[in-house]
Amino acid sequence: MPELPEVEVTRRSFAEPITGAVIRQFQMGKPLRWPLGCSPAKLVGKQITSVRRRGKYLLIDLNQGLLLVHLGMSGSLRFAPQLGPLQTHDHMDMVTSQGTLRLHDPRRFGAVVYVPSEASPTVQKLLGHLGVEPLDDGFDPLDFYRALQTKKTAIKQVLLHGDLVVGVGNIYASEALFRAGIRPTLAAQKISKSRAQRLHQSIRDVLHHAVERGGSTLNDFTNAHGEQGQFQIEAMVYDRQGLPCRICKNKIKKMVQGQRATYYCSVCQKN
DNA sequence: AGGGTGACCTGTCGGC
DNA sequence: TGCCGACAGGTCACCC
Repeated sequence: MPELPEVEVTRRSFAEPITGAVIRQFQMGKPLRWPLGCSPAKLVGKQITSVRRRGKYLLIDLNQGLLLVHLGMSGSLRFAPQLGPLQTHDHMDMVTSQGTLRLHDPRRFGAVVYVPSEASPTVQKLLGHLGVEPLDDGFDPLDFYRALQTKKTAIKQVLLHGDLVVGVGNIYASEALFRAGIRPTLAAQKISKSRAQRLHQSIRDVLHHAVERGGSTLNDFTNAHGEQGQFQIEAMVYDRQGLPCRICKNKIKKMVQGQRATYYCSVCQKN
């Protein structure tokens, strides 16, 4: 469910209303990817000072320490003044003075981790290797080209890997490569400077556009108010195998790279 | 060191 | 209808 746009849409939907709130109760359900890292009781009384994002992680800053939240493959957050009884797959419930934040995550690939400070080794382990933020000014086309020159791997895999640029998941990797006219299997180091610059722009465009449209609803994405996004309506290639390309009418193809599905148009996307 | 694979967990869908 | 395998938006640990 969540790539960068979905995580950012989620962040925007609850960052303001939760800022300044004091945690009144905190409880975890079944184990997630990693343990919380402290007793839930320790979080009671702490105040939320801001909500940031790094890649696909949400960083909930507290007056002491911070919570790292990852939505994994199937996670979603809700924030509301009042939420009903816990449902199956609700695995974090944080009652605050300004509303309740709840994580719903059927597959439990997500995580909620408390760290005492951003200098903690856990932060280094989880965030230390992450590449540049694609929507920030620090994402520079020439730097991007130079970095691609060092990678022999297929460009699709490089985008997914996250050490070069963060936040591009399986949907938006296919979409960005379609927009750039680049075949997903092409070795990253074979991409020319001008094509790398076009890909750089495509990544920014596709992610920016998806954030503006409220994220993908491929299955069931909702923001923290339970509202759906509408990106999937406009997907050019993702999950469209056998359907006509929206540009050239050739059939969209599907293949597998690194055990993940890749979609592309063999006419519009070239090696 | 970089690159490839398996593992984590649950739900859904298509085929027989 | 029921069972079984394949697959789903992520990413870390481990192998070579």
